[in-house]
Amino acid sequence: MQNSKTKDYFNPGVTVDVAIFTIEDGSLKILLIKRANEPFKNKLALPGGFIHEDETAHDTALRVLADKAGVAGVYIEQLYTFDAPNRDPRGQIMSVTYFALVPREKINIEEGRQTEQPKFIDVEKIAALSFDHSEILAYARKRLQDKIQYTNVIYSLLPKLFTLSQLQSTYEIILDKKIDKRNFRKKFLQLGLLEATEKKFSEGRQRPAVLYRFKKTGFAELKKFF
Amino acid sequence: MQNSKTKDYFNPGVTVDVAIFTIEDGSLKILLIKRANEPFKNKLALPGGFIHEDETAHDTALRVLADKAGVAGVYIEQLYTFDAPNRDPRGQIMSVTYFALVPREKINIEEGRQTEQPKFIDVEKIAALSFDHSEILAYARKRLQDKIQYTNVIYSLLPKLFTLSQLQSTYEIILDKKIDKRNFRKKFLQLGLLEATEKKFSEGRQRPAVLYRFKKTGFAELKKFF
DNA sequence: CCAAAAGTGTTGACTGTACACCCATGT
DNA sequence: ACATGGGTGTACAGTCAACACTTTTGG
Repeated sequence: MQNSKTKDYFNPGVTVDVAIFTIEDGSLKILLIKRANEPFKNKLALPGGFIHEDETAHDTALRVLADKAGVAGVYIEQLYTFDAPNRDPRGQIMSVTYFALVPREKINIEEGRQTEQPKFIDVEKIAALSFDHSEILAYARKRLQDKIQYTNVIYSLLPKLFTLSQLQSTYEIILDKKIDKRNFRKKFLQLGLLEATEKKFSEGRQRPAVLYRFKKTGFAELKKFF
Repeated sequence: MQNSKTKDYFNPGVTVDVAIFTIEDGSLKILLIKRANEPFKNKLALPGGFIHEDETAHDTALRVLADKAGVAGVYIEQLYTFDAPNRDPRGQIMSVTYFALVPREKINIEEGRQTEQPKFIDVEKIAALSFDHSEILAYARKRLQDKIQYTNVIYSLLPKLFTLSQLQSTYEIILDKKIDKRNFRKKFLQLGLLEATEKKFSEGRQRPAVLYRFKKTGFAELKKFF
């Protein structure tokens, strides 16, 4: 590209880091890698990478999603750009961060293959991360909590068909609080986003649950939720 | 700085652009400059500049605020990072954007002095801007509308003392809708953010209005507003 | 005394919240 | 038959929205 004119200026390094969330085993988990190189060698970090030439930050985030989680076509959103002075010991490197929501069964991690083997870790059990990634994670969790309360993004964490209990549980896990079952169902069904299917789901010796699906996929902003 | 390791990578240019809002003459206005150089010479644009070495984007935004609007210590917040492929004809240059809220009387623009003389323009009367700045402006307005509804940032657009009518008018201008006077006063006073002063404000032949002030300055997140 | 903005309450609709029992199934 | 999660309704409290007149001042 013809950025001869920009050579007069100082260009910081620019990376993209992605907070990839999923729900698994009743917990909110995030994809982390163990760094293969310095700095922070062998420490946990968010997956990410430098922006390439002729690539947008969004493209970079999609590349990270494909490389580290083996998924495409999931919900993704830019979070914030972090550039605290000493966030990276290599120098002045800013990070444009994204967060992505993925239903667990879409993830395709090839076990043990990669050098920086990605793993889903329960967000409640994460001690310290490399760089300022703990701060990024905290920011991402807050955004996730806010966003499920005034949009329909929750759909991007669920399989195509799901029970109302699964849906409620997903909210409870993310918001980290109990929700009343009757009120939840009333409210959510009133939003008109869901349609019941003929199918039922049963597991163990309980009454089978009706499976629902979202009428429309795709993002929508709503009045309010909880 | 020792960013020898990052030399292996492509570093895009990084600018900071700032949407500086104020209320003047019953309108929401934004500070714009007329560009002195190509690209977009003589076109209107948001004030901004390249990030300097050892400077954070936030620092850059403060520098822009000081240089173009002559203010410091005002409300400022990072908005979003824009990096669409052809947003800048000079090449791959991303913009980390900020928005700032300033009471009109704090602004110190020295008329006619600067090469790119900044002016406040009514946001409703802006046709086209340079680069993708129209998109940035739209994004900033949306953020402003949202933010005054669940935080107390409105304080940063008002003088220290103000009447409830001024406060209400500020909301009406930004949200672009009429609000019922009685409901507004009831609700806002109930929030407990304001205290009445002994002073009154009168202008013309009306009943003088009580002047209020915010009990605490500084940002606060609230339950809800409107 | 007139014009203009300041200031003030009530009602009905709606929304949120608390709360407990029966249902359908698998074992 | 029983254990397990699925599924349902009502009542009270709080919040929101609509609405009109009196007050205080300057001219």
